[in-house]
Amino acid sequence: MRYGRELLKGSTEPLLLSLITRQPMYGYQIIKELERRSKGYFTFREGTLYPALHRLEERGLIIGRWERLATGQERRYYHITEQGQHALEEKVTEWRGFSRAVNSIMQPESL
Amino acid sequence: MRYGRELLKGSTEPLLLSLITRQPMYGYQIIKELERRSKGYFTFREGTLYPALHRLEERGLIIGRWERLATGQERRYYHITEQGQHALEEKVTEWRGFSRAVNSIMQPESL
DNA sequence: TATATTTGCATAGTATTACGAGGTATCCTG
DNA sequence: CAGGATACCTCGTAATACTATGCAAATATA
Repeated sequence: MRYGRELLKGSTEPLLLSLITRQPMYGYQIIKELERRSKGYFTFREGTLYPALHRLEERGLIIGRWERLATGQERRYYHITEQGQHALEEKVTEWRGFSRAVNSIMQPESL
Repeated sequence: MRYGRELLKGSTEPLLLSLITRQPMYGYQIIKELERRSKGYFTFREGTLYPALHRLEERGLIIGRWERLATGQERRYYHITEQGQHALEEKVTEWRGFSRAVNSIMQPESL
């Protein structure tokens, strides 16, 4: 089942930081990685990804560096910053708390 | 830790339907119930709740009925519709899938 | 070789929605 | 009587996912 677009809001950034913290990645690669790791669930659009990356960079959580391949092609690799590390930890904690709270409403063990 | 406002987007409706499906409820009661069941995590604002209820009603997922108390005061009790039942099931399934997908990225057992 | 697909980045415009702020009114308690 | 809780509503703002569109190069396919 496809998910509603609103559901992703607020989760995009922790997702991106989660990937970039493991290794520097470029935009297109991130889209593919999200798809692969979620077993096809996430199929990020460019219009979602690139503005999100720009926001993260603007806030100093990641840094993008153009790198030229042997073929001459250029890619913009994003690296996580120390600030980004902290933000990631916060956001993951935040997501866990939120997720737990939603579940407490949606599948209450005890009313 | 407080959660970002964007995180709630897309989750509001399944939350509301989850409550209303158990018993008809009115707005103020819903706010209190969300707070109680989530152990203080959710503190919905009126500006979030009432428009959301109106949207759900407009889409035929719930029906609001004014009921007058013995004191003369009026409350608008929302009842779930059959359509709302189906929507709830879909949205809960959707949330589970989404939640699983997010976790698959945020805490990957295997890369 | 010509065409299509994939790779790779970017932005402008639109729709959705949570929230702050403000308004109205009643009830209960000290 | 004053203040808080109860109970509903709406307007404006901000945030952001997505569609559409554009550009360009590389690769695969017919």
